[in-house]
Formats: sequence, structure tokens, C-alpha cells
Amino acid sequence: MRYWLFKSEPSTFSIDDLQKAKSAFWDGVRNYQARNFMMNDMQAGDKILFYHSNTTPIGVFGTCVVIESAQPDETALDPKSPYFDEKATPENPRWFAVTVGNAVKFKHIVTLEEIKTDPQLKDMLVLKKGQRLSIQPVSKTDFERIVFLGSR
DNA sequence: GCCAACGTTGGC
DNA sequence: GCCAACGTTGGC
Repeated sequence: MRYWLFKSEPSTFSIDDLQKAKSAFWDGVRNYQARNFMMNDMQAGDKILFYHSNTTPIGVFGTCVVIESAQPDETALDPKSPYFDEKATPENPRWFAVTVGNAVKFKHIVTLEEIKTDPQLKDMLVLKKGQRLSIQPVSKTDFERIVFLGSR
């Protein structure tokens, strides 16, 4: 069982959107490091912190779960999709994504500000300068700490 | 395989 | 909307 943090801009896809949809294919990731996490390291049952970026407030809004391991991301094959990649083919789809679901919103948003000021969370990747990865591994203790802060 | 130019991310 | 940091692209 592993733990992750998924960033999303709520204007594009928020935790409320995920709750309404029940589950969602996390398509559109076009960064190899993030893809490799999904393709190689994620399994059904892994737990995810759902993080809203580029908004106010910024922070972790709740959790969700990997419900299906990585499958080819077919938006890369669709010329009409904003995520189209001309180098992707059905034989070599290039991009993969997992399906997530079971979104649970926190009672209290754990803001980026709060994460910054918590000494226990000082090693979280999301605090690292220039860290732009939209999918990041999270330690079990950091995951549980965030859930604790979110459920107060 | 170097690296400049360019595009994107994301906090502020 | 700014801009630092970073990833990708493509000419050489």
C-alpha cells in the first residue's frame, strides 16, 4: 500500500467533481515522472491526498483511492483532445493513467500554509521549491498526519 | 549529446 | 498577471 498526492486545479477538476462522478480516469498527465508513478508504482487500494492548486485556498481538500491500476490514456490518440500527442499510437500509447474514486472531503481544509507551519510535515515534497510534479509520493506518516489535521 | 529557446506549472 | 523553476524540443 502506497500513499500519493494528486494536484488538480479545481477550475478543471475538483474534489467535488470527483464525488459527483464517483470515479474518474486521471487522464491528461503529460509528464514522464508522474506517468511512471501511475504506471509502475500504483495499485488499486493506494490512498491519495487530493490537492487543489492555483486557487484560494491552496491545500489538501480530502482523500481518494486508486480503484484501477494504469491503463492507456486514449486522449493522447484523439486529435480533438487538448491532451492529444501526435507521437502516441495504439501500439505504443505512450501515456497511461489510473482510475480514482471514493472521494472523501475533509472537515477542515489542510491549507498549504498549515502544511508549511507544521514541523512534522517539513519533508513533504509539495513544500520543495520548484516542485511542480502533479503526482507525488507521500510517506505513510505524512499521509496520516494530513488526515488527522483534516478531520479535526 | 549539448544547450538555447520555448512552453508550462503553480505560488504569490 | 508575474515570474522562477523546470521539462521538452530541436538544431547543430
